Amino acid sequence: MGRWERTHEALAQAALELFAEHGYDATATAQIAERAGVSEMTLFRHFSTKEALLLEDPYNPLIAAAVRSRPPGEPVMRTLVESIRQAWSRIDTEDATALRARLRIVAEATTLRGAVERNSGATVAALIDALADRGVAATEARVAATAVIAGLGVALLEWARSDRITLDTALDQALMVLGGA
Amino acid sequence: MGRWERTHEALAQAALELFAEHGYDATATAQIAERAGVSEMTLFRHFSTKEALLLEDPYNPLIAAAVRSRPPGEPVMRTLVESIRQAWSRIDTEDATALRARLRIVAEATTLRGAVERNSGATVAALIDALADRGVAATEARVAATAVIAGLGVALLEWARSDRITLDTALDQALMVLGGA
DNA sequence: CCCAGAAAAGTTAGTGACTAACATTGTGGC
DNA sequence: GCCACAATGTTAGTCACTAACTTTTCTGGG
Repeated sequence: MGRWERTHEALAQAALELFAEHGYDATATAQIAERAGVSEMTLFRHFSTKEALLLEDPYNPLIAAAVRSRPPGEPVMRTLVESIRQAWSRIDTEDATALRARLRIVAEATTLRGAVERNSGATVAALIDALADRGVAATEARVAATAVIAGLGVALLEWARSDRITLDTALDQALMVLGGA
Repeated sequence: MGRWERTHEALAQAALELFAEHGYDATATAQIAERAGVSEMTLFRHFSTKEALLLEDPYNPLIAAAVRSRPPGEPVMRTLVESIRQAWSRIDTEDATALRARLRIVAEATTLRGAVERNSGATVAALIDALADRGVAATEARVAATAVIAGLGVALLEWARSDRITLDTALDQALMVLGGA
């Protein structure tokens, strides 16, 4: 692990801790840099925005693969819903708790409303690509992908907040609704 | 029209002009205040954020009314899609051009990705209320409403950018996709 | 007409995210 | 060890937005 990766990790770690302790808004980027033992400027060289410190997961390209395996001629929304169901079917408990910790922070920060959607642009783009291979027009693909990802984001946030539902059932319910049931 | 409304309007007007001239990001709030003949502080007393200068339309409560008129037991996504179709069926050309002008600015500003969604929270809330009257659970309602509004937003942006499609057809296509066709 | 009192706007000083330009220090390949 | 370059530091700034406080402008009752 080179120097770059080490400070990168240190920054992400420090950010998570501080956000959990004092909340997102109440944590200054200067603090994060300090705890990571680094200057503020360096922080912004590693993460282009404060948001990125929280939301820098590479989201599953698994979904895109699943899209390509769906039967042809299927309605777009259904394709997406089923693909997500497939891709997320096996998320270990470990990842789930980590995800929950992050989403809790998002759920509590007013400033971050919409940050998830903005950040999921990469996921949407991947989905559009996969749909294009199936002959779906770009605009329709973008509409459907954005809608599904937005809906999914809401479901995940509610799951993270509630503490009463498993990730699986939360996803199932959301995908059912999005699929038109 | 009292003093408050006059400066309010002057600010919104100045913002639109400057955004159209130089783009959203390249326009400082200080400039807007100056053109409106007012201090920067006053600007923020009228509009809580820079975004609000662009996105301060009261979105149709018509949609919520339409939701309540749909047949019971209908799938949620279908209810929403049909309600929107109903509510937006008669938008005059005048409103359409104004809308287009605003959306063009949004489409060109990277910073504003997600701003529309964040701002449409009120619309989503209204839809959730209307759906609650029909016995739809809160989480499901939120998932569906967020998804539909997000998808709709994408369609509107593409329409504003393209210049080749009418608002009606853009909406039709999007709603069809969202409805599961 | 005048003069409280409130509504609207101004002033000043600051915070916090982010950027630009340039100087400095570590690190890995030869 | 040396050298190129990657990684970090420093400084000084811009811009959105806030807080505390003062001043101007309107408005209605005597």
